Amino acid sequence: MLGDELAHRKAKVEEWRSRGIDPYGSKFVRTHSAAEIIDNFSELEGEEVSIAGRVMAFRGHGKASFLDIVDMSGRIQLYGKHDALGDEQYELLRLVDIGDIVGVTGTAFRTRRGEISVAVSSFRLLSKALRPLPEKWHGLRDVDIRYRQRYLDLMVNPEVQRTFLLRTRIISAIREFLDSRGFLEVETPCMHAIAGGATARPFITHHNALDMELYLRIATELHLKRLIVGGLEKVYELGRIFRNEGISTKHNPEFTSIEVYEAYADYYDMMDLTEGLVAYVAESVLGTMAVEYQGEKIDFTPPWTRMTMAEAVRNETGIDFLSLEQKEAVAACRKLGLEVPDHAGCGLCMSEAYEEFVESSLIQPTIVMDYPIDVSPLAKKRADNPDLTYRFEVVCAGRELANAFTELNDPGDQLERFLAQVAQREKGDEEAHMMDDDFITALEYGMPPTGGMGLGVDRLVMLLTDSASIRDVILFPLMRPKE
RNA sequence: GGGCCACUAGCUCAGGCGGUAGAGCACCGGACUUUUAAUCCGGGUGUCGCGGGUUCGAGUCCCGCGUGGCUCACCA
Repeated sequence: MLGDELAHRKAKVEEWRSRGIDPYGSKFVRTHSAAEIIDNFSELEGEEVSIAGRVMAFRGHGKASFLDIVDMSGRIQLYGKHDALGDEQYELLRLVDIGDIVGVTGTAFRTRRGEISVAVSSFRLLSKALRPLPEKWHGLRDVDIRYRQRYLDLMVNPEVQRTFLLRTRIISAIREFLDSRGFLEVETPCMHAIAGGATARPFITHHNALDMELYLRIATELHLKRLIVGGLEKVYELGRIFRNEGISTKHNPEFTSIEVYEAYADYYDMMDLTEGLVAYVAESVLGTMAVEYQGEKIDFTPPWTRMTMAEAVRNETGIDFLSLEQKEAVAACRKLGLEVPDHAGCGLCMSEAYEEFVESSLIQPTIVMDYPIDVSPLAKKRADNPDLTYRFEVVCAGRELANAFTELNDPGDQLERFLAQVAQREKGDEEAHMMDDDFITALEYGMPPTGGMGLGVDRLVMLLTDSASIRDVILFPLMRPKE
């Protein structure tokens, strides 16, 4: 049982100490990584190298032993023999357990079987592992343990390391793309007195000294637009967002978004920007814009299909909601089996039909344009149809990837929209926007015409790493505590 | 929140119709100086998620609970 194993390994800790060796060693100077030795073997053969890593396998052969150790770059074999190490050091080598972390100095060589290895001339125990590692070829499968003890997942499942390495590269590529185009990365508060910028329920916290409730941000939008008012014409923020909502394979309570704002631009510019950003990231991280996601081929090569929501809904349901009277639209919705209130406008009816019948069927990246005003309280209304806005979403693999619009910069219109949201809120809609007088004040100073875009970074990482669940791309996803 | 499924050794898993709990790896003891899923000899290490119930007898059947997965709903 585990207790026996723990006790056995703790006894080994004492064994090391009794020999005057601290089993939790100090700094070890490495000359190479495992991959460097393997990649540069022709120059390193016969040379002395120092490497460190975790012991992943131990094959003892009496007076000689083979150990596989792993560092961040990869795996390499160690060869220790009694002749070279002497009685005492060889005895210590045989005391090493799988899972221990060792530092080794030795000579790079190739074994009879052709494997590049290090012949150990001296070694140090750098950290003693008290618990056994998961099984060596099936790895760790239990997703509960994988998420709760991610370090184990990273230790034994190489594809998990690859996913998180790609995540890091994706985030770097996003910054490269935007920085190179003159966008300024900024940091705005995570704690808000008013939670705005999205329709979502916030987490609530409390500031003791000010004795006030604060909300964790549900979006970065309203602060970034204040910066546009202030003259920072091209800004972006890459950061954590918190929404107090359900957990699913596509939702984690805290997730990462990128929001970009550009003064004097509109939603057409945001379409180009979004296509360019995603294509750049895919190309620079994966070397291709065509990926496979959960068995589907997805091609991010621009330009993406662009269609209005009205067209998309008409194609799927045969109904042209925009040509209907309000009562007809409600009736049409109900005929489709959707529940909508009596007073629902044509736009709301259309977006209900869109979400139910269209969104999940859009696999290739698709720009769905001209969202109804009812569901777009921060987007500028269309000049040719005040029921619609200059807003689009990018849908891919049947889910939202990005959301963008020509920003509403008319303070009077914005005030009316907030008032409508507040009315919704008073009817019990906890996700409707709160009134944000300070944001209205900012708009009253004049915000230039602006295009803005927000993109779910975790979802982009999912698409580019072929991950089925958002929990597979977040190092430490939220889990209910055990017990 | 609803439905379905899973939970057995450190890990990965098997356990027909209720009858003393199994394998591989890991681990423990022994042999072995170029192995690599090392090999050979010997050893099974367990609160079958938790709590009740039915039964002569429960890993197995029933009820409740917990955690997780999938899914629907909700949600950008």
